Amino acid sequence: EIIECLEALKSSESTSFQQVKQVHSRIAESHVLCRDSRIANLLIQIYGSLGCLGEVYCIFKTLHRPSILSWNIVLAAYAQNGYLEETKSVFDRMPERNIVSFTTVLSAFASAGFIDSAKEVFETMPERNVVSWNAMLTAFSQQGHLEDAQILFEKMPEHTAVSWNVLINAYAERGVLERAQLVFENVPQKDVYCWTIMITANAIKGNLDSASKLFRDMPQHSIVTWTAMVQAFGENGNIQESLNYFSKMPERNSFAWTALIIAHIHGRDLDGATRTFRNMPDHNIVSWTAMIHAHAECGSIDGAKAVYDTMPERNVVSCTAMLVAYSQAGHVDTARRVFDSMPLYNVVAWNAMAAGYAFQGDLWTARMMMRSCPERN
RNA sequence: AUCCACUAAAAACGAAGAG
Repeated sequence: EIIECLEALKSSESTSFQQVKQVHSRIAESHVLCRDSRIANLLIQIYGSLGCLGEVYCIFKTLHRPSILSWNIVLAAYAQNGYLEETKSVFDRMPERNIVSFTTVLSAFASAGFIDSAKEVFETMPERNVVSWNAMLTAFSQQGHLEDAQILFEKMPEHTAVSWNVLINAYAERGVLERAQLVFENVPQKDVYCWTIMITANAIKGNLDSASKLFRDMPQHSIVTWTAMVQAFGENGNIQESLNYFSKMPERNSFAWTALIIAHIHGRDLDGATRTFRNMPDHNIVSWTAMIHAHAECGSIDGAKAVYDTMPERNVVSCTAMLVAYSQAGHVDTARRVFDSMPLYNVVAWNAMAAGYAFQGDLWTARMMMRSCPERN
């Protein structure tokens, strides 16, 4: 019963920390945790996917002689949350490693942008399977190394649906639609991912007719496919069609609702965006931030501020949205106050603040901001 | 060998389009 409950939490994408914590404490009371490694593994994995690495560590350290499976789950928890140093140190401390451990580290290097290290792991790992090849393929594709990706793809001993999808997506993301299309036509067994990638590829280029045709031709739709259509028409300002797809969705999640909010923003429909926001069953930080943007885009700086003050939590993105709202309304000093109050910075935040000064003609301060930014892209 | 690793959808800056 406990395992079923945990499996459900794991597969749901709207699992909250509170829910997990609740189940966790129930389990802790019954003392099964230290005896059943499957339960511990599941808990670690769920906490990992929520980014709660403190809990991950706490549970892991209670295990006596953790299996390689448990080690791998912890490794993935750090890797998938972007903690490269911790990933490396867990990897070094592992009593034994298998192909999954190596592939996890490979992906960690790749997402941190260290393509050479990723390549080194790939070349030196004791054995490789199709997942490791796919991970390496993804690494090249994320860095935009399309030639390397293509060569690797041709060298692979076998292809899975993922291999084809990664390659298509690599071309699609770089705007090489013709190549993407060409590869797409050669895919032996197209899965939902594959079709959805092509829909998005066409939508980016504004080929909404092709996107619609793909949608009609594909055998199955997932919630992601539907959301891609909502987004495709929304991005191009067609609220009607966007709404049309949204209304026909068999189920909706926060991604779909937020995509619809954004559609209204592109159509300059603040009331529509607000209505959509009110109708959604739950709000998260992304939908709240979208509403800051909605008010800002429609010229309602007070509305943006009201949203900003009301939202239950904020992050770099939402603070930056508020900052930009002020700076576009001509209130650079207020924007600066938001900037100074931010708990965390990234390149976008620095860039946005610099741009705010630049647009006002204050190039001196803009340059100062750029110089102070610890990171460039 | 179905508890671990690889692929698709939503928020902020920039990338010609804050005249």
